[in-house]
Amino acid sequence: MNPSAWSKGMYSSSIICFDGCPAEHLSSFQPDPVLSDVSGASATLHKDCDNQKMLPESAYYSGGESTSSLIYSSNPPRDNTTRMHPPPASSSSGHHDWNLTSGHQAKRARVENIIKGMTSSPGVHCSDVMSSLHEKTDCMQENEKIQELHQRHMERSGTGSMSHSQTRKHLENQQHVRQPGTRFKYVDEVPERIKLMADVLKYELSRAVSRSVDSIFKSMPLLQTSPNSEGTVETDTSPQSSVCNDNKLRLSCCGNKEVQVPDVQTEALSLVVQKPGLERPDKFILQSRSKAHHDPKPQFPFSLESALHEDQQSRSNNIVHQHALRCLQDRRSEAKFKTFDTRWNSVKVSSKVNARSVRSPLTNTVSVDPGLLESLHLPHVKIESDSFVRNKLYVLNEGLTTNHLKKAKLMFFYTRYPSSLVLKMCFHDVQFTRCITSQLIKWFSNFREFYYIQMEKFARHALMEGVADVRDLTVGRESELFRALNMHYNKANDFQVPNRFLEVAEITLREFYIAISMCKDREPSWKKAIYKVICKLDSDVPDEFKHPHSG
DNA sequence: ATTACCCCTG
DNA sequence: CAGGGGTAAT
Repeated sequence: MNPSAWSKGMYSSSIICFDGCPAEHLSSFQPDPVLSDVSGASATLHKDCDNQKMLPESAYYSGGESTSSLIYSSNPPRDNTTRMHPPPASSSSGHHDWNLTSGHQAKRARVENIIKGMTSSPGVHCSDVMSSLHEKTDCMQENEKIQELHQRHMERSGTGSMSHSQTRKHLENQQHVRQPGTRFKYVDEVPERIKLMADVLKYELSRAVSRSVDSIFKSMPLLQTSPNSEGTVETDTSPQSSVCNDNKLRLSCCGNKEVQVPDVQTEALSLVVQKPGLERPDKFILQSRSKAHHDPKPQFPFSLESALHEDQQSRSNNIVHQHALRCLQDRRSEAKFKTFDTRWNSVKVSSKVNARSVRSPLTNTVSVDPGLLESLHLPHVKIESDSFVRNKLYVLNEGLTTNHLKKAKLMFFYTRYPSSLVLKMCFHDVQFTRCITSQLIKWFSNFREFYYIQMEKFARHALMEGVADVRDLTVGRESELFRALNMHYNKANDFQVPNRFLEVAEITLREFYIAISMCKDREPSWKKAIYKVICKLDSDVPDEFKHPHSG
């Protein structure tokens, strides 16, 4: 194989290493500012969720196996609202006062429900709202009892020391005290039914959407996250559905597709020109969201729909919608970190691939096996193999392949101390970074090392064999020294070693012979003098090494 | 301080 | 062949 033929072989690899649209693919490593913002928003929303009074809406729809304390704490109100009667003794102990009359319970439940619907003070946890609610109603009952006792006492004592007017005023005050409670009761009687219906509707809608989300999650088993990773799990299996909410959910997903897609992919895909995986981001993201799903309410309107509708139902829809969006966003932020990780991993993996190929001198093909590399990326994405290899090599800054190593070794027959200019000319198909340059320099350093070791070894061997005259030392193509060198730099023996190299080798051997015979080897860095001589014997590298096309 | 090289080790 | 420490030149 002459240099020309070999150069043609290199040309193919040069295409692979150089043609890879660097900036474009490097840009894929940049964190997406949009995603960053969204994830940040999702974090905010997430936090806000816990503070939303509507939180129980989603919590209620959780499966019975849910172990969230939050769900349990908020269950009684929902039970009262929907059933309007005490639960079976088996399902509810006497924690709440079920011994009260059912009418009282119903009123209380209504009050709770209304307050739950009205209260929107952020920062108040759901359980806090409920507990305060209980306190409130209990307090009202207590006031009534106190008033009764007080009245009885007054009757028994004959109004005591109070004057008649005082007594009347006192009774009026008592009436004022009692009024809030009575007004409270009566106010919720008339609009109560509407609100109740709204609640029921809200319940049904939310449950339907919740179920839709669950079904999507279940349809993507491979993407399921650890079920134990979240405290609150949405596992409602009710058969109801809502087209309206479903549509909104779908719209939300689609609206986020373009942004989310690249981040849910693994490392290999992140290096590809095309942004892959368009067909599955929504599922993926939604599924993962079951994890962060504790709450449904956002700080700001997400969609046009939510901004336009102010009624309870639309608010409820909006909650679900936003919940879904938050699912998407949280997942997106998760995926971003994951991709960041996998991208890093991809570099390491590919580095190994490349390193291995570089270390196998017997390999005559392109060092980075496209098949091997392709096996690293997801099967769903169809990409062009060559471009993938190109991009991979470029992005990794590891453009030096086995062929480059082979070429460098052949170059050693001409130059033992190549300048950086020569290296750049001969490896013009490589993106010259500091790392690449260092690697090439190191290669030639290693070549020289082996070269000088062989020279020293054969020089000493000649001395031991009693070679008296340095002129008797020759390096021919049949010599042991040449065979050793040729085996190292031209193992395939498909390259015609120039005669000049034989001459330089002979000179080097003699230099070592002389130095050793003069016991120079006892001095420190005695080889440097030899290096100084040999470095001047470099020849020009043939054009075939510099311009593969012309060959 | 940086760079390049040598030398040794794995 | 790569990595790391040491050294000398710039």
